[in-house]
Amino acid sequence: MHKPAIVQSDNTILLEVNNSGFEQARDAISPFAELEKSPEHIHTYRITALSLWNAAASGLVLETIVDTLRTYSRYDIPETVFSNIAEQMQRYGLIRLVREEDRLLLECEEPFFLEEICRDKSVEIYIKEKLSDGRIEIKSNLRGHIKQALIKIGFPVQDLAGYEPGDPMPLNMREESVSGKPFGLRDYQQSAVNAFYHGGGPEGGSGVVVLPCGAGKTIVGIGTMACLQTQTLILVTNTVALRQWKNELIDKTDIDPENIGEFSGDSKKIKPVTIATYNILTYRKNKNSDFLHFSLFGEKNWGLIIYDEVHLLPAPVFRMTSEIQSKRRLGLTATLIREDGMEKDVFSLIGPKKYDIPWKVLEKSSWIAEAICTEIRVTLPDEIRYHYSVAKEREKFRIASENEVKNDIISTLLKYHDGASVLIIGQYISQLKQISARFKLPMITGSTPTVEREKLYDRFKTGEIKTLIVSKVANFSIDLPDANVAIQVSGTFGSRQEEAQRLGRILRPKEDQNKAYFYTVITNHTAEEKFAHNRQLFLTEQGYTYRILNREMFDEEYC
DNA sequence: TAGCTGGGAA
DNA sequence: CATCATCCCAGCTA
Repeated sequence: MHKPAIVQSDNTILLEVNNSGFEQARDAISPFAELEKSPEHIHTYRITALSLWNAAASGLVLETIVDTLRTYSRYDIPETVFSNIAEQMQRYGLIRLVREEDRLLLECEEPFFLEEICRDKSVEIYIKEKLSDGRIEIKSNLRGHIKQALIKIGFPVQDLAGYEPGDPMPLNMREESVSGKPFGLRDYQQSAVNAFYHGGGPEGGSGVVVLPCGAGKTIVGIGTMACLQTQTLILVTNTVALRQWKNELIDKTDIDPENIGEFSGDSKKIKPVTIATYNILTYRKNKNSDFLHFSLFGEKNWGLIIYDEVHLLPAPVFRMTSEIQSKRRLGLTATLIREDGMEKDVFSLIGPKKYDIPWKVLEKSSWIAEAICTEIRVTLPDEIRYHYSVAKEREKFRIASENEVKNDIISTLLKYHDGASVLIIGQYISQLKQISARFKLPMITGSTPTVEREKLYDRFKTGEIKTLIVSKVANFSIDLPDANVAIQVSGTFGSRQEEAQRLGRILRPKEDQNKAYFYTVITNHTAEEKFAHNRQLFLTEQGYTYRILNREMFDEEYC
């Protein structure tokens, strides 16, 4: 029996899918490597510096990685691969940022590295003085900047400079929620809180907790607050999330609602626990003026700042965050992937990954539903095929996405899943309108007023409406009711996190079978194909497999 | 003072 | 690689 993996000197791992050891190998490899490509037979993982640093920060050790590779590798592993892994693993924690009275110092057992750093132009400007004992004193207000600069040249600093305690704010979790249900942290939520609180030194630290959609990230945040008992600033992406945090806090802790402040367009109350939108922080009158509400960070002596959906954190908030490195910071997200490539800034300014749990593990313990993913490939009709071939490159994707042959698939799937709660998700309003008209189904887009949305949500929840068409609102709105079938008819170019969010829409545990169905319909041999496959990478990495059906196979099985 | 609409931003 | 969603604020009406 051949082993499933081939480890190559360019730091890629080729993993054979049709091998009995595939799943085990995948689960062992994904904690320290990133999935790059996933066609049918061979998946390509890449071991990157950042993936190793995050692995090191969340507690994985070199020996485990080496063992894993040896266990699953078919051939001898090139020495350079091991030496690269060893080098990157030891780089996390190699240079430490510490505090001595008022001074911030960089220290390292190997003075050689500090020399190297001092010579770098991008780092030089943050250095105050080289001390006689070999350590480097940095300018004290530039703690974030220096970490950002150092990670860019390959030194992920371990920040042990500590945190200001923040003003106290007593807060305890209830044993029974206000709504009457018994309540307690689930095991993995408790582990996440512990990893954040204790990980990386006796004082605990800052960092990111990665949990699937619907696994209770808010609860982890609240658990951390109960642990730290300090005034907290919570940053969220939209007003619905803001309300949800507030409601959860009131429902699950003994906090006096008077102590919770909303800081948004509607209301500007600053209280010991304040929830604000990212948007208000980044607001300015015009391009050259100051951020009007930046001062929120200094309004109170916050002891903890929580960044909800850290993968969406806007660039200016990174800049602000680099100014407040003495505050404890907790980042929450379902995917560490950012489509803008700012992962390193998350690492250096919010903190390294402290905890994550694979989606499939939660599926096994039934915290989320089992999802069955299917990709259905349809062809472009001949008359459009011509139009497509002469279209400009940028129009091709849209033509392929809006292919009306997809309607046939929708029609079949609706019949097949008769009685189920179905979401049809797409990105182009025109396409969704067309589907809505054709099947006489209600639709929700960004321009649907809140009142009407809520009405539709309610009717969907009660089962009065079985099928709902949703635009990109599905990516954001957390109050969207749960469904057991999702049909994706189009999506944002290659966005991996969008695909993950959309699957998340159907993952809430089900009462009967605990099964959910995710379909993605794409047009074969077009620009859509390549993007569709890029979208699937994150979920494939998490252990989901997409069954691929062409039209004939689909018709045979579903008609 | 509340509630709506539209522009601008990231 | 462009569309759509979101939010905030200003300005208007009643």
